[in-house]
Amino acid sequence: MRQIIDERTGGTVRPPCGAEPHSALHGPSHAPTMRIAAHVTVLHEGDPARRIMEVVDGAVMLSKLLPDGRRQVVELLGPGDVFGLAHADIYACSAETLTPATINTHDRSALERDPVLGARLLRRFEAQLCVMHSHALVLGRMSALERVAFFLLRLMPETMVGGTLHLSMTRQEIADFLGLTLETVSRAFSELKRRGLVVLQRADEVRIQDRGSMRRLAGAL
Amino acid sequence: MRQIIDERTGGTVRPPCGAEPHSALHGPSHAPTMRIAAHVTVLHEGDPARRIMEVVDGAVMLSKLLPDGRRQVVELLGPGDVFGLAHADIYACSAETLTPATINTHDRSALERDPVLGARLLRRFEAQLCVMHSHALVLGRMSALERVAFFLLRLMPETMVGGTLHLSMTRQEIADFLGLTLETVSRAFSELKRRGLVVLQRADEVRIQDRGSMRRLAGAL
DNA sequence: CGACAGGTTGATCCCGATCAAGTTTAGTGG
DNA sequence: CCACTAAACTTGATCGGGATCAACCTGTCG
Repeated sequence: MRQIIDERTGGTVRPPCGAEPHSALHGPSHAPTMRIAAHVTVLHEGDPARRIMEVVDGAVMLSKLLPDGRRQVVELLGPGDVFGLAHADIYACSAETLTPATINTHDRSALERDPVLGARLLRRFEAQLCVMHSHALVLGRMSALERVAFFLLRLMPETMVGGTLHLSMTRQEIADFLGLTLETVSRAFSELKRRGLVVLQRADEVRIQDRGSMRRLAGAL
Repeated sequence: MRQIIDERTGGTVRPPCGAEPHSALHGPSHAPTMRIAAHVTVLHEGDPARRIMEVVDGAVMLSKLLPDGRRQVVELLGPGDVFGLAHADIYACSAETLTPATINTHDRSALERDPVLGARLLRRFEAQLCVMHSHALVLGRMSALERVAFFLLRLMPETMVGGTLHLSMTRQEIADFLGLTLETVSRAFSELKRRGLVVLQRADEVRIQDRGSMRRLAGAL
């Protein structure tokens, strides 16, 4: 756990990096694609920002810490999403894989040189900024039950209607994403179950039963 | 009030637009710069997204509404910041001037054509995304007093140390930005005053007295 | 089996929302 | 200039949703 298991460039296996804040991903600037295990911290908030990254496959969680240890998960990323953003050449967030993931990395200097990359990132940044705006509404104005309903709808695309959603996050991670405590998240799940809006096959497997009621709760996502 | 007072291209005065949701800014695609009065709604959440805008001068507030009327101010913009972002060709937020403002507009199609504009927007989007990440931490994990301290530090650049900050927002607008109620914001201001961290010359004129304590409260901005 | 990480549920507490007066400020017209 | 008004702000009293504290449960893996 907490270990980079493979790197495509040359196929070499890099040493564990989860526990060493400054050792992550200082590879050569032409190592674009990496395969990373679940629950690996890829970037650390505060480290010098050398690279910008794209999720090719899998899920990544960005989080920020307060000095006293309070944590906020600020963004959940899937394929296509970009991370490794910086203020003053310092990473603004930590990034941790939620599932095994494939990640594409670019040297920050490539941004100026490669207009195709720039155009792709521009579109993606716009989308992610819109998602952050929605998330501000969730964090600032929604009740606990509404937040959890919103969270589940967001993870469950329109397409997969009858399917079962596998949550690859613990209650604590969901709580840190939604600005709640793990107990409140657990109670919200139980309440949604009690009302018949969702079915919990297991703690981490959810099926949305009544999408209409969920949408109404989430304020029409 | 709530009226566009000037448009540089040709110097024509456009009709009031504040109250008509669909009448704003459908000018020719080569009308780049506009002068706008304070408290004018420039964009409406949900309108078709034709243009992308840059703040040249002044302050703009982006907000989102829930169906039941709860509001979240999702971003505060100053010179250089960009707005008019869209999901599915629909504006994701309403935009309202807080002060008289100068705004530069571009046709969305110009994004693909103009690489210089694209590069500028890319840099700006990255900065705004980082700010949104911080704001998620504020909304998700900070107490009322911490939020208000953070807000004041954010508005008061390092440079202006002894100066007086003019808030161009009401308590309600600040509350909607910080995910609080106007009463709680008012109490937080009073508490900061009581503790000697700020001086309130008037309700909308603040001087930060003890920046160190403010930083500690805000979790080291 | 035992250990432990993650999850659920209950009891209580507290911060911020809500409800309710008052107070200040800015604007308007006589 | 002052009286009147309305909007914004402050402050107090009370309430409630979610945090906190505390057991207990469940599943997984050695």
